[in-house]
Amino acid sequence: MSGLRARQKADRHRRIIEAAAALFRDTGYEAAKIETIAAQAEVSVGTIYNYYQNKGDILGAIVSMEVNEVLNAGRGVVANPPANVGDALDTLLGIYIEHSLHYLSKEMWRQAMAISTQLPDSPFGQAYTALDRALTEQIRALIARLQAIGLVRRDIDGQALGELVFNNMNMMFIEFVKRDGARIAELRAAIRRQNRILVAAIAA
Amino acid sequence: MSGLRARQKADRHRRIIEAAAALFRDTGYEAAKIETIAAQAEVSVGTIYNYYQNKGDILGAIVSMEVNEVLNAGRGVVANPPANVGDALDTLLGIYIEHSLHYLSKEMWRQAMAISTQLPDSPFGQAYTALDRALTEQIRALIARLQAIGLVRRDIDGQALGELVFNNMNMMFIEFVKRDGARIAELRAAIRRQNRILVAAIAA
DNA sequence: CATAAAAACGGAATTGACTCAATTTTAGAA
DNA sequence: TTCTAAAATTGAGTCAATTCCGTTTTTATG
Repeated sequence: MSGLRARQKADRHRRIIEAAAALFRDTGYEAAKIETIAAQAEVSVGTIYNYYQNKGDILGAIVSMEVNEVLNAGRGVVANPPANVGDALDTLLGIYIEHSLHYLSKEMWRQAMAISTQLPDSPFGQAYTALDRALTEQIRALIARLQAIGLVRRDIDGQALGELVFNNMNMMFIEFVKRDGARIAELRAAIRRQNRILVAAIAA
Repeated sequence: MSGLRARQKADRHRRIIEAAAALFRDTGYEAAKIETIAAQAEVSVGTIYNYYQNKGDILGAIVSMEVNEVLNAGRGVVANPPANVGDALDTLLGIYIEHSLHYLSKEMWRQAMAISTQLPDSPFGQAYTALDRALTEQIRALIARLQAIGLVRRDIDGQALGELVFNNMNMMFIEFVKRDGARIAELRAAIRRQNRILVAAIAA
């Protein structure tokens, strides 16, 4: 099948992503020209389009790595949640939010979110939707865990609750990245306040 | 001040919006070329950019009309809500959702949402955020009304609850417009299911 | 080792949103 | 009515993403 070709392919993928990530970070997504990414990655413009369908997909590859890290970090909380419903939710959502600006700027998030709704059927659009679902599922898993421990009432609809919590956080995060001045601490406080209503309703 | 000039201005605005709305509906937002809109509206490309900062703002003007209609329709429900918390929420959100595809296709919604996160400081970006806030406020007003009537506990944080309900609905709506196959009835059912948790928590 | 098919590359050409300097139109003062 | 400054229009030009297709590289085969 393939030795050299596969190796070159992987290498070019890596070079393109690295060049793009650096440029996006330094100059912003909009200002980063494909031509510049190509030059930096030492491939041609045409080759980039051989690897990614469009500029958004390049950003998508970077965002996906980020969100997968977040999902990974969340596993620890689900396995070992704080012994209090409010804190458990706050800790998990806190991990999502705090990690979120580690590698990606607000502008990159805005672009990524925009592309995922603009082109929901592009490779990145589908990947982004899958990531959202994975995050929802992780919140649902936390709730199930809390139900098992006996901190959350058993008769609560865990699926619906997970969706509610994720959707609210996600929408708040969207508004957060839209304002360059918005601070993480305020975002978390606002979400805690909203979740307080839920916590009161579901605590055993 | 101005008779002729103001009249011509208003007329051109109208012609541009009408031409754009027709084109967006027929060929989709992406496929609609500014050149074509200009030709149809009998103005030049430059003039369009005199009236709107960018292509997205043209769509924005159309979306704003739609959302304002929805807000208007919602007033009736707030003034005279069904005598049951779950039904009251379902009725108001139902109006939002059912109206939403009256003038705008799913593709137009996707584009509008994408632009509003991509360019949050453009005229449309700001207008869209304001519309979201107005919808949140209307939901909050409904909750306050239900509290006044005695259907919702007085000690509930109405502001936070309104945000929670709006954010969840909005996120569900975003996912809804991302799937061309998604049906309104299913969307409403899913939201009702999610709100059931809240309703149980807040009913007096 | 030669060779033909397949895969990937390169970069010039295309496309469409947006800009800008020149021109035309309008308001209203003389 | 005539004239002038301000306001608005125009469309050719710019810019960057994306496409297209001829050329080069890799693989598989005899």
